[in-house]
Amino acid sequence: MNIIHVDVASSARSATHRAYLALRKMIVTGTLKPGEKLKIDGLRKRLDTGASPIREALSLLTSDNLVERIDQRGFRTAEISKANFEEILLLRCQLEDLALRESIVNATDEWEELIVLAHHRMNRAKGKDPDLFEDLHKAFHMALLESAASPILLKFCSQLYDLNIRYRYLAGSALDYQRRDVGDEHTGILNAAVARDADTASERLLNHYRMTGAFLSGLLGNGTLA
Amino acid sequence: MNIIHVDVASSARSATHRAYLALRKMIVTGTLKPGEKLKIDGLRKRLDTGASPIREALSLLTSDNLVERIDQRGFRTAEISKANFEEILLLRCQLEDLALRESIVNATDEWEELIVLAHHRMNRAKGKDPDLFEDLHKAFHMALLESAASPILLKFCSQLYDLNIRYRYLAGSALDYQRRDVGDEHTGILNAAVARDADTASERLLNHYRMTGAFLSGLLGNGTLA
DNA sequence: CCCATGTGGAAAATCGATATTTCTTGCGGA
DNA sequence: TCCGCAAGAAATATCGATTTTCCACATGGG
Repeated sequence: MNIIHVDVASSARSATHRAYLALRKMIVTGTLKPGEKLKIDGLRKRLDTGASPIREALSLLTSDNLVERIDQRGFRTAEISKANFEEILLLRCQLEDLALRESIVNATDEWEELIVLAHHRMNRAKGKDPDLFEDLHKAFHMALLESAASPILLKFCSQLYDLNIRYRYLAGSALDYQRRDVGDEHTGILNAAVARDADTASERLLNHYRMTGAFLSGLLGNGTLA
Repeated sequence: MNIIHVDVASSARSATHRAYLALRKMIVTGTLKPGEKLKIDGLRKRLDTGASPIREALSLLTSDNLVERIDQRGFRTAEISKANFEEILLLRCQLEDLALRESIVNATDEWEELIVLAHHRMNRAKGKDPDLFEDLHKAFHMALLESAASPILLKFCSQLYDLNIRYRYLAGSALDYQRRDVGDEHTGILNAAVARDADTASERLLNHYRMTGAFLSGLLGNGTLA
């Protein structure tokens, strides 16, 4: 193949990895709708790659609970439901509580600087580049848990984060007009974490989650979504 | 999600699924050693199938933390370490505690019958068919958590179970001579669960894990393993 | 009229081959 | 002797094509 690919540093790697990132974003942001059939050939053309990378990427997404595999009948995006959302919310609260407390136990100055930086970068992108903001928002939340030094737990939290944010995207504009000042909440969490106050930090973090959680759960209940 | 469950009966389905089960068993039981390079071609011949099913199975195992993927350099089985083992043990205790308590909250007569049955089947296989016993042992532990009605949490627990049992296999005969009466422990957990006594059940379950855990951790520390 | 059975078409799963990348080894120069 | 480079060998990642499986619909029997 003589075609010169424009390999942007971050999106390079292998075709499988690119497909994985692209598909995950499409599912999380709702470009691919819940329960939608994922035809290999269609995606192949859409992402301009072969069938093998697509299949492998879908396999990986299956383990992230974003895609369901039906034996001999291909793949489809995960369904959504109120029960599923509430499970995710509850698990997130429980696991992030564990992780955050452990993280604060192991806190170091380096970690402190890490979360301050992550927080600043997130705020800088606020209102400018929504796409970038979302990435940095996740980065901030993960950074809070970083020094828990538990790769598996962090992976679980990362997965749950993606599952949760998918619902937020699905709610879309419905969520906008209830935008309380999320910025304040973030700052509050950050300050408590920097102060090594695990109880306060955890309480604020969980409130932060439950706030939007309750609202979304309401939408799912009254049939606005799904 | 089909793949995760312990399907004692069905060995067929797709080539990918067969490869997944076979490879997982090989890694968990130590046939494939920690850190070992997993050459596609070698496995292809060994399992008598094509390269695509192998690759897909390895992708799935990557998400189970049993296989590591190195970009453009193939796959290898996950490394082992004392830190990794202790992380698994701790997470297991935390997550299964959550799941078991929730399971007991939701307890029904059907669930009660389910765990009694799982316990009986496990004991029946004891000392006869070690391979079958292991499957039923996992089935028993998962059945305890079953009525938590939290598929994601159960999946996490299932993964952690496999990661943990891998260390047990690696310890192998070294573990045999410290065999306290595990049967009694199982019965104790079962009874507390049937009695809907969450505190006792959880305490016994966690002790059950920590018992072998401490021993294994010792082995990893003094260099007998790895 | 309803259910069972057969048939055509579409999609998935898998295979075989190619292209790309990485690893190894041996040679030459310092 | 040691380091670096380069060519060959090996393994991976990917593609295109084949085989297998499933689904929808029609057709005929009950």
